[in-house]
Amino acid sequence: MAELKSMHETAARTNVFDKYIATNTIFKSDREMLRPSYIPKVLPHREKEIDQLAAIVSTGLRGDRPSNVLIFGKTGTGKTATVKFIANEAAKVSSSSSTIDFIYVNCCELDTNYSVLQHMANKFIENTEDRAPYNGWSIERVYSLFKEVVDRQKRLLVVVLDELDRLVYKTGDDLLYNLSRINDDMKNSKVSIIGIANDLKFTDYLDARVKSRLGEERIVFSPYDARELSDILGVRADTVFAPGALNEDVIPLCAALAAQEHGDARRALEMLRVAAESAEREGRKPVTTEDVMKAKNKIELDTVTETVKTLPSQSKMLLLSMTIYSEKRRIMTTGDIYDTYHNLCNSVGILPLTQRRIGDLISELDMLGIVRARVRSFGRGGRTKEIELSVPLNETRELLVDDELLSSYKNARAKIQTTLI
DNA sequence: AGGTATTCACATGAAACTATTCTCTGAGTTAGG
DNA sequence: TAACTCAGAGAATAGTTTCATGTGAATACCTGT
Repeated sequence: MAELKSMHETAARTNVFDKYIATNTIFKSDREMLRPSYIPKVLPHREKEIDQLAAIVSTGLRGDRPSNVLIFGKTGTGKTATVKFIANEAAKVSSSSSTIDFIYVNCCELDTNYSVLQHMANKFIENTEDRAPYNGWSIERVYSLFKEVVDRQKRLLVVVLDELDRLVYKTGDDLLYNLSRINDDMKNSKVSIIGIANDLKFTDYLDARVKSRLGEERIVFSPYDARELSDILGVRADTVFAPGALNEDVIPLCAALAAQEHGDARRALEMLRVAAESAEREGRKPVTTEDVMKAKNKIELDTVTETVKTLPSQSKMLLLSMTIYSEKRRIMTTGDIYDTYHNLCNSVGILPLTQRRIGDLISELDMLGIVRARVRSFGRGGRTKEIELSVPLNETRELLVDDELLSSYKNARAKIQTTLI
């Protein structure tokens, strides 16, 4: 009884949040700066690229149409940040007589010609009723609307198409073709395009005319090396972290790890943030290299879990078949997997897809990094994909079985096991 | 032995189909004046 | 007569099937020595 009483007394003095609030001495300001969406005021080691881009865009401030630009570089090399930075700067200096409007479109999120045009057109339309709908219209109609609203008044418009290579791979170059010759049809305004892409080769998929019009200027962002990454992290760490919050070798380690993965600054920042957050949660003060290593593993695991969870159910079904088959043999072929998959579908009561489709789904899983697949020829044994899971078997299966559709798999499992042998 | 033709088991490509979501249009219906 | 309702036609897209063609190399088969 006395014990209980003392517990209540403690509870009165302390709040459940206290230990999280009181020990928050790692972060001194908003950790937002460590998130990938944050556009910093200074971009270390991108001075040259900023200069190049500024030189091109500045023609717009003098009233001429800036050249179209293609920007290449791996993820996390500061392409998007640089372009957004330039856009902000341009907004600051532009006078009423010569404004440059920037429209930013991420072609990962808006990955059809229709949705890109619709998004851009609606940027200029205040009245909700006049806006282009999400579907139902012809592309031609949305394109005309876009042209019309842009041309209503004299303006210079820079269209930034981020992850452009994705759009081109998916839908071809129709949109780029139209956009690149849109200036011929406009009386008042001028439009130029900044295309951002990961893949240097994507221009091979473009029509020769589009290619020459679009690639008037090219800028390539090389990956950051470990030293440069250290600088970038350092600048942000100074504002975000309290003095002495980090062990001195934490930043170099984050930088080195990220440098191994094609110099991805986003990755480095994420590692730093996650490491610091876990130390904070446990109420420890300096963030150590162990925290960073733990953070690295956590991030890797989280991304895998997230991708597996968000897979469409047929892909989950396929992946589940893989985990079942790979108990027997680690390296599988398309045919092996298809048989298992087919059996699994039958026992669970789902209509199986054709082998043609499964081949594509396997390639998709390969792209997502869930499996490793390579085409190999076995002579008379035929030519097929050799597939190997690159995610932990049991954990993945646990994730998959949670799916509603596959829950009946638990019951069906015994049946499959017998059919396999 | 050396060359080449076959063959296997899919890969890869293209076209067509289905289902879904949404708009637009025009005919039919209803309510109010 | 204006306002509303509703079915049917169009559009775009995602996901899939169907059909057709391509392919790397082990192996079978042939040729000439």
